[in-house]
Amino acid sequence: MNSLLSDLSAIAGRAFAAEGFDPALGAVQVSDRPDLAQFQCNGALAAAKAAKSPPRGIAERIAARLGAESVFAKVALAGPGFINLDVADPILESRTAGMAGDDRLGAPGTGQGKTLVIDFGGPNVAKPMHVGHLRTSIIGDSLQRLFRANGWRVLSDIHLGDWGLPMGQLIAEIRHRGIAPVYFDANYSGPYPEQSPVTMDGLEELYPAASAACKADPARLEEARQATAELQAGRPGYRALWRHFFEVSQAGLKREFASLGIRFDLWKGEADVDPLIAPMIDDLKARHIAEPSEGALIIPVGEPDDRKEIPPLILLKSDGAVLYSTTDLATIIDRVRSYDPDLILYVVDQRQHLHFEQVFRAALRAGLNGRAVLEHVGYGTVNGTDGKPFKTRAGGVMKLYDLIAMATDEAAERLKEQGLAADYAPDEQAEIAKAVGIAAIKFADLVNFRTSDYVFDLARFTRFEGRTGPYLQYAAVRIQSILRKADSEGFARAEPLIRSSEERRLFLQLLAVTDAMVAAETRRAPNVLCDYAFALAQEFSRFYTAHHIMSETDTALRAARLGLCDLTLRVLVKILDLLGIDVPARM
RNA sequence: GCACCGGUAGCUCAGCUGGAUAGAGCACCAGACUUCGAAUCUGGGGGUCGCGGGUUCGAAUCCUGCCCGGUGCGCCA
Repeated sequence: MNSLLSDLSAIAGRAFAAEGFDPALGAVQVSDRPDLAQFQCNGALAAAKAAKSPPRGIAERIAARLGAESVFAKVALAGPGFINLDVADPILESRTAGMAGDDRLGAPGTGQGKTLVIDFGGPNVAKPMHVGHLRTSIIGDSLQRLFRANGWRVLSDIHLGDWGLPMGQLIAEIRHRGIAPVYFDANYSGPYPEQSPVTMDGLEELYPAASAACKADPARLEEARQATAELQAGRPGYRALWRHFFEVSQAGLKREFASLGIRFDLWKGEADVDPLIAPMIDDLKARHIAEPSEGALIIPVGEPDDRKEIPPLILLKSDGAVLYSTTDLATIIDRVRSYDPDLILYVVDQRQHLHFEQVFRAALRAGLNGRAVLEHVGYGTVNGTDGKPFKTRAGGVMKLYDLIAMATDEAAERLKEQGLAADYAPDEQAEIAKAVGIAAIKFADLVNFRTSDYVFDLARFTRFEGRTGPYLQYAAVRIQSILRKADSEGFARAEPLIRSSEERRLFLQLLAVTDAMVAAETRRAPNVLCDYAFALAQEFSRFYTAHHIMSETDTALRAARLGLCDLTLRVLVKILDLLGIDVPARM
């Protein structure tokens, strides 16, 4: 459905057009001065600049036209030419009723007929998920939920890192340890064992050792590079070993993501596009887009008006191995062929900005992207309370699994402090603690704008007061509790009505959900949804404090207020869902 | 060196397609529960929006110079 704001803007736009101005000047926004009005239009000021005539006069003419519109309860001029607007209650009521009767609950249709591929710049095979994967998972998941809600066809791809040097490092490490000699026997051509020679735990130990060995010893690094190139070239033993890495890792990752409530449509990886790489390279060479340079094959991506020199994208290293730039390019071809997307979003650390700049330029230059807009959705770093990148107490990498366990413990502690869930069964308590812990982490990650770094402070995130995930869960649980109580009393619900200023404010907030979803999509910014959810919960609290519902003797009014509780709950739960946050039935 | 991101209240952060008195949460102060879960609500104090120039009727927002912090810059991902 159209947002209230966009409909008001259209009305004001017609007024501007009728006075000979650009209808875009009719943009209506929520008032900066809620004490004066609900909405404002500043177009007269801009119009005055263009027309070189006093803004006040223009504003008067626009206001006269708007005054004739029945949607407005009030049209007033203020200051140099602001037009202040209040919407008539019956309009707010009918729009709210329309929203309540719609399954989409006010979601805009911005994505109708459009396809989005969202790339989570995947975790690497063989490496455990750590705190560095937190943001891509949480932000990416929120974005996929949002775009889907807004009507997009969405394909989310975890896009595992499974084809680069780490694979060669692992292979070299396994060879040195003599764990599975059959995979290295050049005279043996299979079949190879079904059973993986390594477990997930094994990989978690092997990879850091492999990485350290390569760092310490140039010969080992060379060996790993060689193994990477041979793997990519198709050496059967290495391919077989790689398949084991992949499957073992995937099982582990699926468990981890499931515990975070995150799902992907596609479990693809860099290796999936291997068959596309050779033809792509032939094509790029034939069209003189790729060229040899210093033994490697590159695509120059500099532009004359660059403010800095941008290095070329490397397609093939001098040893013939491909890089993730190469697979990223081939993946664009694959996605365009398979899904013909309108947009591909890469939710990846901001530090990889240059890499994506190179890939996008190369793709555009070669015309590989079909009609897709390519966009890097970058994000900042998670720091510890000391302001440095987040580590364990021992200084090591914090595993995601441990992080979630810490958050769950902290949440359990808070619940206990507050005397919540005290008399529930232990397994329900545990379930609530986990939901609260995850909500705390997710909300804290999403509440700041993506690109800024933030400080990971569990004690703060798990608080029940203030702008936190637990506060919002609690707000929703409380509304559920009221509705349950009303149901048990046999109280009916009806369409919400505006009978007080608190209700009017809550209605306005509910109707703003569409704009919040549009803004969050436009800016790829879940923090807009966080703000919205918090404002909604606050507005509800205000209403709830001012009006006692259960003791209301006017049954029609009581029913309308219960209807308002119900709608608020539905919207709040919906927005929390877009943030990936579950609301327990009770706490 | 060059580029990118950030610098807003004591703390953590929104706001940045220019608009009225710069907001929120936490912390602090003062109020509000014999009734729906006070984990709440109401009110208050607290800011040279890093610094200097510029554009504009109007700048936290746009341009420019500088300072501080983080990050990146050809064969890692």
